Amino acid sequence: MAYDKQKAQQIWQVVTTIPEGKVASYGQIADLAGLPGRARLTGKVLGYAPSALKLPWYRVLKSNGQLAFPAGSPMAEKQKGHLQEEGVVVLKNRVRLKDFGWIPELAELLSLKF
DNA sequence: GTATTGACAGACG
DNA sequence: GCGTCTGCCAATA
Repeated sequence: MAYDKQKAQQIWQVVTTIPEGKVASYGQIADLAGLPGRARLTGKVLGYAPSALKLPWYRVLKSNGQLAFPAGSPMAEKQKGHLQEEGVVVLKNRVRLKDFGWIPELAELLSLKF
């Protein structure tokens, strides 16, 4: 394909690293995946991600903590459901990053083999 | 090879 | 907190 499959898998790896009850932004994922400034690529790659990977894409939000999908959309509702199921409070298609924002720890970074 | 689009981010008001 | 504009970069047409 036209995109680097290695990077894509790296992104998926990072997303998988997000702990339960926490959320991360696309930019954050892209940065940890070694793709600084390529937040949009993260979104595309997540779109390619097969459901077989059990990828917690619903833990990935915009930089301001808002869901990437419009409120009322099937995907948004599903995402909201999953988050609430894990203890993350979602109001008005938005999450309190102050409380649920994921702060990458050293252990997390090490698991990415940097 | 050029133009348009996008599961975004940051700055402004 | 919210809408708008600009910047970035890759995928698609």
